[in-house]
Amino acid sequence: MSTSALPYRPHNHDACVAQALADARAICQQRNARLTPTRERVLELIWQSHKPLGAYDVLAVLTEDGHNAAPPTVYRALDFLQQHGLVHRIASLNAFVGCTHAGKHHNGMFLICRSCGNVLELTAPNVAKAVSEAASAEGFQPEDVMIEIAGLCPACRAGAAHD
Amino acid sequence: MSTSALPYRPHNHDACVAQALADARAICQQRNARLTPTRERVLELIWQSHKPLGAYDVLAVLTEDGHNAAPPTVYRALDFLQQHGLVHRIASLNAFVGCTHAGKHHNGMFLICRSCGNVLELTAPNVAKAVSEAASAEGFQPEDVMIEIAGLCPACRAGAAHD
DNA sequence: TTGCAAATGTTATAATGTTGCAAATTCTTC
DNA sequence: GAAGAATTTGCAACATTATAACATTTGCAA
Ligand SMILES: [Zn+2]
Ligand SMILES: [Zn+2]
Ligand SMILES: [Zn+2]
Ligand SMILES: [Zn+2]
Repeated sequence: MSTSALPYRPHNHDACVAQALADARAICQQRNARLTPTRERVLELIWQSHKPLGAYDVLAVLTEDGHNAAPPTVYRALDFLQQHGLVHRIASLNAFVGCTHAGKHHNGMFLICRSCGNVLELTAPNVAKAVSEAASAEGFQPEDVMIEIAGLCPACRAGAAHD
Repeated sequence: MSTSALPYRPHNHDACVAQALADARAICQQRNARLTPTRERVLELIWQSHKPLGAYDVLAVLTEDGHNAAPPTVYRALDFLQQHGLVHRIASLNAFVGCTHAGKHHNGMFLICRSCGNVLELTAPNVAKAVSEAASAEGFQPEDVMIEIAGLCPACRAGAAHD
């Protein structure tokens, strides 16, 4: 049994953000992709917590920043970040979350707490294997696997028990 | 190796629809839920093919029908159908598809062909088990599992090979 | 038949996401 | 360094998806 994973345990979140930004810079440099100020700022905002953030929430902060931003500004930045595997879109929430496996090619599996909103990204080889086998059995060739699981995180389960 | 599953093989689709409607009637009767004409018509439209249908597509047909319908008409019918497990919402497409396991309590796993648009709903026990184990390992209590896999169905793989 | 709950009609509005084009910036090549 | 190409951004309008709020009707039961 493992110690609980990042979003679920108290941690220095500023370090999360710093690490994510540093990784992003390294990845973009390596790929000759341009992590422009707007893109970097959007990534920073997405990482402000482990809760997914909506595009229009990002837009609101950019506007507060004094940035003259419109929806395309945000969606373009998010597209860029997604393409480079720096953020993921959570389809069931229409929102975006920082990728905790940036750089590696992967399809995440997301545990979404319906109580606190935190999202944990996992890569579960057994799940990937089972999915791949199930698809193959039907002759289906998977390209993009999206797994989003809503439920209760450990902290919120504990909290709920105290009610 | 199995014979290919329903949406992938030529079949009498009218029979699909008829069966789905018959099942729906039975399920609703058994639960004292009212499958009103609007709800039944929406279900029938959703079942018009194995491709997911958007809410506003449904709305357009209802309007053609002469039904004085507005968005809430459709969304309410879809909510009802979802609650009774008669349709599923495909989050990655903002669209709805008929459930092929109606009545049974389940979370489907969807194989979505990016070429033809057909969707196959599976229940893969191995996947469910792996997901459940991966979540448990993090102390997470899953409630709603959403698995949507985009790729190529057997027919479209074959077609693509001929290009 | 009267009263209640469920379902529907109706209008407006919120939330999310896209298109198209022009201006500015950055990169490349000479 | 300057010209030209490609990428990025600004900006306005628009498209799509979904919900809120409240009045009205319908089905059912006491
Ligand atoms: Zn990731
Ligand atoms: Zn939680
Ligand atoms: Zn069919
Ligand atoms: Zn189903």
